[in-house]
Amino acid sequence: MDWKEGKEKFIQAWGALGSEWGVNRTMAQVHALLMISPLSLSADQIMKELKISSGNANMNIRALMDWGLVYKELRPGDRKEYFIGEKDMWKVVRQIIINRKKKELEPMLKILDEISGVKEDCLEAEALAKTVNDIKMFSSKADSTLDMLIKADSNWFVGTFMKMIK
Amino acid sequence: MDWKEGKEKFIQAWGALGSEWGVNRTMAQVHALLMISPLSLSADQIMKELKISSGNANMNIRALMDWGLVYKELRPGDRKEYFIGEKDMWKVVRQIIINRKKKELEPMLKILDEISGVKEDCLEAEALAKTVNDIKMFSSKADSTLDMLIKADSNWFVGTFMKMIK
DNA sequence: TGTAACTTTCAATAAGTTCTGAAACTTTTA
DNA sequence: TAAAAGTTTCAGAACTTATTGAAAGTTACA
Repeated sequence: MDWKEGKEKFIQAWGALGSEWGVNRTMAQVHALLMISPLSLSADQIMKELKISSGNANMNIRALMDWGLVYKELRPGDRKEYFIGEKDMWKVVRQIIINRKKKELEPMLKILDEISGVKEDCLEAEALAKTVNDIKMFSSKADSTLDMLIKADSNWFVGTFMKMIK
Repeated sequence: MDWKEGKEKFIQAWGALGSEWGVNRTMAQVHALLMISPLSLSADQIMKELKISSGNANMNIRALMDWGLVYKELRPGDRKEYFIGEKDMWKVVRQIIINRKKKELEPMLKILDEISGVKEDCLEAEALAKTVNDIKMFSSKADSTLDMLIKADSNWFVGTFMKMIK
């Protein structure tokens, strides 16, 4: 397989994966492109490469910077802004966990807390309370596990899971 | 908070969570409803409760059965089919992991394997190969970790992570 | 300060997805 | 076996989300 074909397949696959996980397809493709670019790229180059409009490119680049997966790079003597993708896989995964956790797990726990104040005055209310409680237990466990993962470094992750598997 | 309000909030929240994770909102709501129902419900009851059409109800109930999160229950002397949701939180999470892993992680690994055969004949091809390799390493690690989680039981999960956190 | 290069915004539109409901199909019962 | 009860399918409608592109905004420099 030549480089061009591999690159296209990769961008395509990463985009598809993103859209199955609720991430905008284009955002994932821009991320894929920047991950495999040895040099930083301008918004213009990204637009052309992925055949998207300036508005779309701009919005998704900004979102990726918000997520901490892409950085701005300024080249002296050049007015254009260049963008460089985070290359360290462990950092990429960590940033994604941090962002999704904040956006989804934490609001979920908040709602569950509200619901757990329900009056248990019938069979159905009891079943609701039990389910809510089970989810709360599970997700606060998941929450603290993820916090730990976020703080840990890559070697720790690999090492610990290797031990667990043995 | 009374039972009715809690129930609605719960169904609503679970539906929103689902749609952020690429799961059809209605499917998540049907699942939520069945999780908190002490008794099994007929398709008809589900339709009325969630105010959805028979077609929609049917499609999503079937999808949930495919995922192993909902079972059919036949009541003697009744021609209707009743549906009961999996109540064990650990089993629910495990089924979700199994399904998503099969649908997404495994195809991803397959594509990455194809791409890793790329000729490394320039700087860009090398960067592509490196990224692909890093992702492969990370995801096969994740893959085996999830396999292990799937086989493990709930107590093992809680116990091991508690040890890790200490 | 004017102007050219570049970036950002946003309303309109396109694309993608989910839902409806009527018709077709299947199963049960008399 | 006919009819009643229940279930499934699917084409088009409704809804949701993403994208475009032109206009407005910003910045750097002469």
